[in-house]
Amino acid sequence: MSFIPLPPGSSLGMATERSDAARNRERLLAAARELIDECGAEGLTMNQLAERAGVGKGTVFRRFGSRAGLMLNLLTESEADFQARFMFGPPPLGPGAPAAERLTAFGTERISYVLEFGDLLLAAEASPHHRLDVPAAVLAQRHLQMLLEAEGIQEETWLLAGALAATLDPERLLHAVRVHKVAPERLQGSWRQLVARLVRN
Amino acid sequence: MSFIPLPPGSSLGMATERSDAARNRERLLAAARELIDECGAEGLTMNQLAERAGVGKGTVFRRFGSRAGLMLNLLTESEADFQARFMFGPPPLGPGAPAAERLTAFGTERISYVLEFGDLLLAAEASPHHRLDVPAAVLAQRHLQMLLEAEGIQEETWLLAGALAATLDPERLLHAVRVHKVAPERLQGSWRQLVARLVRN
DNA sequence: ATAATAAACGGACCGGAGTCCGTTTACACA
DNA sequence: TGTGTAAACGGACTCCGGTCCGTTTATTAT
Repeated sequence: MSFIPLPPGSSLGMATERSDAARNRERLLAAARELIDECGAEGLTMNQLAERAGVGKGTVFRRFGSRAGLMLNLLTESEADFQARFMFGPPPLGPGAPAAERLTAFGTERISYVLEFGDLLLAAEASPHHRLDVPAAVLAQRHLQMLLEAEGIQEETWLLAGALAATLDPERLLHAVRVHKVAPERLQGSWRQLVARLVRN
Repeated sequence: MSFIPLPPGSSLGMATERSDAARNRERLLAAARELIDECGAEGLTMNQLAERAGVGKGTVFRRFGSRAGLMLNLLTESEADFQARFMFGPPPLGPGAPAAERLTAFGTERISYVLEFGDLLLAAEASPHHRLDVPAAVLAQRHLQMLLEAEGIQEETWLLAGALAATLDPERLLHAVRVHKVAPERLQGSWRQLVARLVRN
């Protein structure tokens, strides 16, 4: 008799998932991409998705928690990519350039990223318990904070970084581009200006 | 026979509303305030509201268009108040003070306002076709733009004003205060710093 | 092979926002 | 006071995200 009933997966704590679960996740992700191709991200419904993937609705929600969770999942790859670029990639976005230039690069690159994945990002933001606590957002804000500190700013760098992050909010950027027909280059220009004015000594 | 069937209200184009409609609007607004007292703004449902006001659900939606529209309506008074203060009120928020000081004052006052009406503002933001085009938001952004220009900034003042407005976004401010326990005074301090760094010559 | 079990499954169900359309009513005019 | 009409009304209905819980199944131990 084992007092601690060992988890059934690997011998150390079940990091694996059951094979049917894995299969269903693949199906769901594939179906989701199909549907988004066909109807756009905002047109995807969870019922549709379940049906298309040939699974029950409960399965969809167990896997992803919510609609926003699904969208987040679809974004993980590109988000990880972006993170890797600003943390380990070549300058001026990655380490090696002066902090001010990295700040500028961060914004312009982020703007491009947001415009590329717009609908998905929008759909992912409808998170029930807070889009601002999503790991990628926290990481980005800490990165901004670090760059501000590297530029010699000392007070309230966390909040200042939050202010900068707010400027890059997908909803706002997409609103400017789609409703007000602002060219992406102008957004990037105004970011450059904002950063330049903030960090000049 | 009149070729142009005159609208039934006043002789010039019916700006008035039918008496039953007016009565129902009052009932609805009163009922909404009651329910918000009892359950909070996020706890109010449109069914509840209709029932409490003794009207049909269709009436609620004809009157306010959506849940967000209702919340916006409940905010009109305080929003108008705030607008009046920054447009016509005493300095430093109103005209008479240097633009830089008015900018600072705008932010600190807005932060207080947002923290006071937090839940209502949050509920009003779930607008279907864009929280950023609500008249009050447009006006505020134009005000910020004007102040930036008065400080000698010339390029992309509209976008820069948008960036500043983003900083004052209710969701972000309330998240900082409620989740991260940031004191309102710190938020105001970081706004002051942001403005000071932006407009120093 | 068999049994035990925890996890995964599926789909009926729920609550809430927003729509639709047949009915009622306030108002203007006669 | 009566009548025509546009507006207002109400509530059943649709659609959707999310939950619940009884059933099935992969896995592991014997």
